[in-house]
Parts: sequence; structure tokens; C-alpha cells
Amino acid sequence: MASLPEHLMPAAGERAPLPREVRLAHQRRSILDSSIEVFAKRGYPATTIDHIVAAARVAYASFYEIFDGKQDCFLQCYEQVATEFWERISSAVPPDAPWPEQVCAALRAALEAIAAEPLAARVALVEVQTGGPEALAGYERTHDTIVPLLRRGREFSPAPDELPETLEEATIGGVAWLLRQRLVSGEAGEIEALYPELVEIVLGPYLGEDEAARIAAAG
Amino acid sequence: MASLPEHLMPAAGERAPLPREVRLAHQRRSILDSSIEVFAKRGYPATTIDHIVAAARVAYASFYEIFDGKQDCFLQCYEQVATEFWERISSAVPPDAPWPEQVCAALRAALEAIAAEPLAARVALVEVQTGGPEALAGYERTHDTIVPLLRRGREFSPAPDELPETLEEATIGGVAWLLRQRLVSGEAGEIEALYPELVEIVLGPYLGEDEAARIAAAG
Amino acid sequence: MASLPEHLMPAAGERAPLPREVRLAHQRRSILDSSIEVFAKRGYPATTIDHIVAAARVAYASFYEIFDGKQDCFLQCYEQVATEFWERISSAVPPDAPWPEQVCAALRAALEAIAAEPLAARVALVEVQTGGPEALAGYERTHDTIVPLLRRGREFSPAPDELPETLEEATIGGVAWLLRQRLVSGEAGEIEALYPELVEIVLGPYLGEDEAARIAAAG
Amino acid sequence: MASLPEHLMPAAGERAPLPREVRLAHQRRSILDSSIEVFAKRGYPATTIDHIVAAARVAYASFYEIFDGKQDCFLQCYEQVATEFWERISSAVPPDAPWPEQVCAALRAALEAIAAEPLAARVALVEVQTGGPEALAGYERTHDTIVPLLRRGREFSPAPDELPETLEEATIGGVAWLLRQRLVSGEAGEIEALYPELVEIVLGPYLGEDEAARIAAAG
DNA sequence: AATGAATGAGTCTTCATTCAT
DNA sequence: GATGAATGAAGACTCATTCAT
Repeated sequence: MASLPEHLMPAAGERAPLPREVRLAHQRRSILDSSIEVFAKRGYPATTIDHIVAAARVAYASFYEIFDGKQDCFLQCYEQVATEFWERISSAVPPDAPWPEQVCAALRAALEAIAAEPLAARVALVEVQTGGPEALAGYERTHDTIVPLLRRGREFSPAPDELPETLEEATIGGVAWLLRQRLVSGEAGEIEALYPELVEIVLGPYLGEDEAARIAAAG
Repeated sequence: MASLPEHLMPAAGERAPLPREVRLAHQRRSILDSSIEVFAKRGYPATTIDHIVAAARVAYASFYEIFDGKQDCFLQCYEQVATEFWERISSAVPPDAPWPEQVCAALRAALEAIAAEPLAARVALVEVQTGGPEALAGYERTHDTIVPLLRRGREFSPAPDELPETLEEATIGGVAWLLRQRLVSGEAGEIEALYPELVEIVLGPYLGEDEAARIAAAG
Repeated sequence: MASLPEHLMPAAGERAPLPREVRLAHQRRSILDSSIEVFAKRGYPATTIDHIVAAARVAYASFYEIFDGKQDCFLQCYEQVATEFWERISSAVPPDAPWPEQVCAALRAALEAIAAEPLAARVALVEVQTGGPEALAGYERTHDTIVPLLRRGREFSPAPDELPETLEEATIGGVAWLLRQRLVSGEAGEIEALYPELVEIVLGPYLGEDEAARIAAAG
Repeated sequence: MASLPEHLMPAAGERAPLPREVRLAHQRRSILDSSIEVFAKRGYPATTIDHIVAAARVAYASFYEIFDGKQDCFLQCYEQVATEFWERISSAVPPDAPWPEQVCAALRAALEAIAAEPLAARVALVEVQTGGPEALAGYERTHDTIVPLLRRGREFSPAPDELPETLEEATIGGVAWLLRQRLVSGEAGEIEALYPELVEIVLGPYLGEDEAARIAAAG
């Protein structure tokens, strides 16, 4: 058996990670990718382990070696999608830009991500509602992570104290609802058209409707 | 089949309603009332027909005579709760009052209704998410019914055209999310405290945050 | 429909027990009877619920309505067999006869019962060993019940204090082993021939081998 | 296949054993030792091949190269333990001593062996009951091996013909039961205290209770 | 017309065994 | 020769629905 050309061989000390770990991680990703699709297409309740292992082309035992069961698999799907989207959006936000610009960038990136991966988005926004209390808890954690980021907008408000305490929660809930609707009704393709709407909805309470509308139009 | 002796027959004008129809309607209500409680406490997926017929103290056949199955029963539960809440709220809204007052009255009535019947509210706001696509469709229809009522607020806005097209959808989604959270986390008792928040959130975009805050504080 | 002749009708106050209870009790017995046969023929580990419900001609749900699972069913089989044998043997023992005669009667009755129902005996003596720790605990309880009865023989011993403390345990274990052997090797038919042997083995330590042999021969 | 250079070849008479055989024999012992522990701790039914290969740190293929499956492995465990105990006991028995002394020595050695290796003892006395018919057959063969040794005690009986034919079987069954009980209830540590009891139980029928008690007390 | 017992298909999960690397 | 991943058959258990009484 021919060995690799020397410059492609792993450098000494860069020893290969334990193959078992690698395989499991690889397989895990592979099953998650299939599962996301299956969950998105069939819905969480209608999905069976059969569907998952068939789609992932793995044996039952392999599935249960990695996941505790359907629920666990779904939770990991959610975490995977949430993390992926989060990173995608984070890296699109210019860290030193003023807050309104950051919001715009984040919204645009989010819409692009959803349009690019509507199935994953469906898991994160639609099916997560049916994935049981734990999935819902994960979903809430995601909301909670966004609240303080949005709250920074209060600095721009002429009267921050007049803003309702739960404004950010409500805003996130409202935006999520709009996105969900579009995903459920299969209008994922047109979802990017929501961009100016969302900018106005998110910025409006802080900057005033006028300013928000101007920024939305500019974007 | 022998008819009843004449002196036992219902007097004319007092005519017996079609017994079958009456019985079914009566039983339907009874089962719905029990089911709402069961669905609220166990969650839609964990509820079985056994649970329902046991709680309603009816026979399986009676259940299937009235409902097509679990899903159908849940849909009718949702419709029942939605209608009841809707009527309760409608009757609390003074028809000739100015729109902002109507909104306040509606919100107050809604919060009261939720506090009074947290189980029913849970069906309408939480479990409906897990009741399958048809339940969700019903939920969306409810949203769609509220949209035009809210939209009337645009008359009060200094620049109605600057408001985003989907503002009302987002507002309803946001408010619904807030309510859901409180119901899920078992804070149903404190839900009426949300009143000023909700007034601000709903009226803010139309009347401006100042005016909204003033009205909220007044209520 | 003709009613029963009056003298056969249940007296008032002697109201029929709840039919549900009756049905379950009846079904339970029916399933137990089938299960005993299945367990005896296939052995506990090789028996599946399928085998049981097929043999009992009941549905899965009926089985699980009555039993918690295979283990529970087996335990109840054991209890049933043990009780039945116990009653059979008890009723064969003359309560006022001297102890050695009682032992003889009990042994004879036990052998007759085993010969009459070798399958049940197999459950009680053979399969119980493989039915898990709880089954074994039940088996031990049966042993413990017999110990004090046997211990009464010490009154007849010339030197009761010289007898080893665990003599009775050992005797019961030894007799059980002999019976098990015959059952396992399919010599259940010839099992009654063990009678004089067992009498000698049980009575020997208390009455002396001579006397024991004489009584055994007399029986 | 090239042979080794002459100076590396094993000297004549010192011939290298077939390497394959050696490896297999070695591995076999290693797996057996691990398995005995696993079977003892988990019980036969709850033990899986996974447990065995994990404990033995061998590959599945290696396991199946040596054993036909779980049952076969268990049988060989039993044989191994039985042989080991047998040899241990045999070597403790003075070949020229009178029979009662030999019995005492054997009993003492057996109890010591059990106390020293309670896990192995558990396989031989407890788990063997749940290892299927073949395991039980092996267990019976062990009993049958002991019977004639015990039978020699009849020479010491004043009336050998009065002793029941199956006395030895019953005695062995009784002693085995006592030992099993102590092992199952985790009293393996106190098992050596059974010594005088067992001496009396075994010798009593042949030498009379008096003499047996005296010998037991002397030991 | 009401009851609730019976059905049996479908799901999750486990494990002994094989086989590709 | 060794490894351990993949297979897939089989079992326990649940539950929506039907049907006999």
C-alpha cells in the first residue's frame, strides 16, 4: 500500500485523535443532518426512529449509541441548528458598528440563513414547539439570549423608562411568529422580503417609527 | 314499540326536542369540558383517548359517535375555548368607545379570562401548538381575526404609511408569546399584572410611546 | 328471557359482585392456568408474552391490564401453584394425628399433587429458579414456612440439642432437590415411588434410622 | 513460508508449542476469568456479550473464535470453576485417612474455597441454575460425582440397608441449598461458620447424631 | 343506546452475531 | 490476526379503534 506523499502526512505530535471519538462525532453529525431534514418534513410527532435510521442509513444500534432516543436526537438537532444560525448571524454583525446597524445586519443575516436552509429553520422555529417541554426550554433560552442584545436599543430612546419592561420579549416573540408563519405556509423563499418590515418592528419602539422607517428603507 | 301512556306524554308546545340531538349536544359539551382539562394538564401528545373517556365518564362508542378521534376532539376543544374567550372579550368592549379604550378593555378582559380559566387558556395558547397542522391553522385564523381590529389604530398614527405592513401580526404574536410564557411557567396567577405592559406594547406604535405609557398608567 | 327459578336467584343483599372485578378475576385465572403450562414447557427465559397471550387466547391489552409484565405474571403463577399445593397438602394432613403421621400424610399428598400436576410442579420447583430474584425470594418464603413444621420433630429426638441448627433447611433443600431432579428428567410419573425414601430422609434425624425405616415401610 | 534462521530456532525438545493454540488457550483463560466475575455480579440472564468482551478487553471476533456464544461461555465458566474447586478440595483430603476425617477435610476445604472466591462459588452454585438446561446438566454431573464418595459412609452405618437409596443425593442437595442461601444473601463471609453444621448433617445418618455431633465439635 | 372488552398494528429498544477494514 | 462497527431480528409494551353484548 502506497503511503501518502510526505508533505501530506500528519506532522509528528499532531497525532490523529482517537478514531472512535472521531467516528462518533462524524456519525453524529451525519445523523443530525438527516434528522433535521426528516423532522422538518414530517414533523416531530410523526417522525419515528425508523425514518431517522433509514434516512441516515445507519443501524438502530448506531443511533442508540449516540442518542438516548428520539427526544434526545431532536434536542441535539435543535441545538445544532441554533448554534449554526447563531454563528452565522454573529459573524455577520460588525462588532464596532452602531447598534441600529448591528440590528440590521443581524436581521439580514437571519433572513438569509432561513432562506438558505429552510428545513433547519423549520426545526428551530416550528417543530421545536412540538418537541416537548425540554425543546421548548431550549427555545426559550435562545430568546433569553437575544433579549439583552435588543435591550441595548433603549439607549437610543428619548424616554427609555417609558418603554414596557417586556418589550424585548414581545418583539422577539412577534418576529419569531412572523417567521414561523412564512415557514409553515411554505413561503420560505419570499422570507427575505420581510427585511424592511422587521427592521421597522424591531427599531421602531426605540428610535421612533420615522427613523426606523428611514433605516429600513435604506437597507 | 309501544308509546308512552297519554298522561305521561309531553304536553303539546312543550315538545320534546329531538332526543338524540339533545343528548349528543349535551354529551359533546360534557366531553369537551373534561377534555380541555385533560389536554391542559397532560399536554396534547401525552393525552390518550382513555384519559378522555375516563375523565368524561362516557363510553368509547359515545366518544367516537361525536368525534373523529383525538385530533378532532382537540380541534373542537380549541374552537370551544376560542369562542368562549372571544365572546367574553367582545362583551367587555364598549362598542362606541374610542379605539384605544376598546383595546384597553379587550386586553383587560382577556387577562381576566386567562386568570379565571388558566386551563382553557393553556389549551388555546400552549397546547394548540402541538395539536398538529390543523390546530395551528385554527390558531392562525384567530390571529387573522384580530389583525383588522388592531389595524384600526393606524387612524391614530401621525404617519400610518410608515408603519410596517405586518405590524399587527407581529404585535399579536408578541403578546401571545408573553402570555404563553406566563402560562407555561405556571405564573398564570400573576398574569393580570401584565396589563400595563400589554397596553403599551399594543398602543405604542400607533399613539407613540408617551401616550401609550400614559394610557397604560391610567388603566 | 326467562328468569331463574326463585330459589336459585341470589338473595337480596347478596348482590352480585361488580362484574368488572369478576371478569378480571376470571381472566386472571384463565391466563395463569395457560401461563403455568407455557412456563413449564418452554422455561421462563424462553417464554415470551406472545406465547402467553396466544396460549390464553387473550389480547395483549388484556394481559397488561392484569399483569405488569412477564415477571409479574410468573410470580403470580408461582404464588398460585404454591397456594394450591399448600392447600391440597394441608387438607390431607390430619390435624390431631401425631407428628410423624402428619409428615407422612404431607409427603404423600405432595407427591400425589406433583404426579397429578407435573407442569404446575415444574413451575414451583424448577422454573422458579430462573424467574429472577423475586421469584427466588418467594421460593425461600415457602421453605421458611415449612421449617417450623418440621422442627416439631425435635420433640421426638432423644437429644434434640445435638441436632444441627440448620437441619430443617437442609432437609427441605434436599427433598426439593430430589423432586426437582425427577421433574427435570421427565420421571414425574415415577415420582410417587419416592415416598418411602422421603419419609426416611425426613424422619431419620429425629426418630433414628430404624424407626424411620419402619414407618416408611408401613406407609 | 521462510523458516527462522537456524540459531533462532528452538532447540530440539524445547519445541515451540503451536502459537495459535497457545494464544487461544491463554485468551480463553483470560476471558473465563473475567466472565466468571461478570456472570457472578450481573447474573447470567442480565449478562450480555458486550459486558464480557468489555471486561475481558478482547474483540468480539476473539470471543466467538473461542466460544459458541454466551451459553457456551457460561458452561465453560462452570466447568472451570467446578474443576478448580474440585482440585482444591481433593488436594486437601488426606487419601489414607478414615472416611469421616476425609469428609471433614473436604467440607472444610470447600467452605474455605467458597469464602476465598465467593464470585466463583456464586457461578457454581447460584447462576448455574439460570444457565439453561445444559448448565444444569453439568451441575447434576457434579452431584453425581460426589454421590459415591459419600456412599462410602454406609460402611460405618450399623444398618446400611435401612438407609434410603437417595440419601446421598438428598444430602448433597441439602448442603448445596444451605450454601446457596448464604451466597445469595451476601453472607459469604460467614460461610465458614457453617462447618460444624455441615459435618453433622453429612455424617449424622451414617454415624448417628451423637457421633456426628462429637466429630463436628472436635473439628 | 351504552358499555367497555378485545384487537393488533406499530413503536421503541436491545443484543447476539457477522463482516469489512 | 485483531478490531469494533453494522446488522437486523425479536421482544416488550401502548393505544386508537372496533365490535359484541
